[in-house]
Amino acid sequence: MEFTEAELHQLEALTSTKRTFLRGDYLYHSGSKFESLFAIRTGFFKTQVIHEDGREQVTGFQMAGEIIGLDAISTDIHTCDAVALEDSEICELPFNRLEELSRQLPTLQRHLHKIMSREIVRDQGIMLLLGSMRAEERLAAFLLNLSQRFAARGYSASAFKLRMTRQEIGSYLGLKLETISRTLSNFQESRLIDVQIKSIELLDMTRLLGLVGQQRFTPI
Amino acid sequence: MEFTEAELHQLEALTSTKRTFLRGDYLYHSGSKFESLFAIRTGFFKTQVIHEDGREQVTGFQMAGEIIGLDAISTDIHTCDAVALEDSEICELPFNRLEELSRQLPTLQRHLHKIMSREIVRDQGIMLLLGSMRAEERLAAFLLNLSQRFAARGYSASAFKLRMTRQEIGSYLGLKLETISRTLSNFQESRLIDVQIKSIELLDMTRLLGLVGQQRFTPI
DNA sequence: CGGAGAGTTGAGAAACCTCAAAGCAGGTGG
DNA sequence: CCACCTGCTTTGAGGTTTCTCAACTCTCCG
Repeated sequence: MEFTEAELHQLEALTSTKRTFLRGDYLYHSGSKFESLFAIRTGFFKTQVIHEDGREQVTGFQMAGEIIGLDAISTDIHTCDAVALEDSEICELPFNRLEELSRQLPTLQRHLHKIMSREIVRDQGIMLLLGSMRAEERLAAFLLNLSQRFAARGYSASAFKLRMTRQEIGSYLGLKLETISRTLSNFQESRLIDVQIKSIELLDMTRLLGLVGQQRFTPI
Repeated sequence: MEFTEAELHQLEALTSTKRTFLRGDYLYHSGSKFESLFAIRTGFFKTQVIHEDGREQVTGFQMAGEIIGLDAISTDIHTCDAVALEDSEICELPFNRLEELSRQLPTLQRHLHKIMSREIVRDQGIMLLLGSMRAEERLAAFLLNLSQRFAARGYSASAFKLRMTRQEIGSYLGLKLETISRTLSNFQESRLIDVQIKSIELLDMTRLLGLVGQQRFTPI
């Protein structure tokens, strides 16, 4: 992606508003008015939908470099909560100015479209997972996806800390927290992983991939 | 949405390419190069992903007025098949020209963004369904969703023809075709619906709505 | 040091799947 | 135009996976 100096200046102006969030803080609430997208600079978030009856569903875990808030464009109202799972720094992108700038910069426009499309593909990957995988396959896919994303950010692909609880993993994967706990224990028993509460080490990635293997492995 | 006459002319030029598809025809195949979005003028489509082992996963059903192909923007390669479930007429929207035009017409740009965002919201709704609902709730939600969409197009909200098989419904809802069949029979037994193979009549929409959501949390 | 939240584990129940067989509908060719 | 075929649908019985409920332990903070 190539920009002129003047364009870079505009982009910089767009991304100048930065804010920090502590663990547990809400980036936005479901129902609140949509003004901006948010780029995560550092940290870790979850997005969740709360059903009227109290059921909650985690719809995603987002880490540094990812864009959050795309769902709100459709109605100008946020359709989910975004909650920091660790202390985080975000960069606010006022959407009106983003649209304006992307009319001037075709490269930025194309980039924005690809980001939105990637979110659609990601969601369809999770639909696949929820619709056709069993507990072991879902959890293996989840761990491998986290591994990939940590590796892409320069962290270890085989050892990392979970930022979320068993309950949140379960909600995301359409399983109960007890099932997550049991399946992790089984993986440990089978020497696939080593797990100490929040610390995960992937011991045999080949066999983990094999668990997901018969299914199509789409990055989450 | 307001456009000048010149703008309307441009839009018309964009949407001038129309094609018809017969039942079973593919609009595009997974893996093929992405050139255009498609607006459905009349008819009914499904999108699906085929696993290596031959199993199919339906990712959506699309009807008149809806846009198909958004997932392909991210990689310029279609990530799913789109198949006509009845004879259909579509309108091809070359994406390059769409982007170009949307740089000139902020209203069109905003419209495109909203369409993409709506697809994200839709997918997250299905994630919620797949992740936290039981078979009866999923099927009730599915029938009510179809009902809404038919009603929005001027057709009856309470009586319509299913364009897809039990297998395709099951694939979409993360259930086996036998479970779909049994659950439909249960609904009929309970006088919630009347079903004759592909013909559905919703007899008690209030109770169907009640099924979606409260079931699991009602005291025994 | 104590409490609250988080995690583990077990046993029994519920939901859904698999396998199997039989019934139906709709299109095609004789 | 009808009979047949093929694919779709229904229904049953038994098996598997996951959930629910419960008890207990662990960890992290204040």
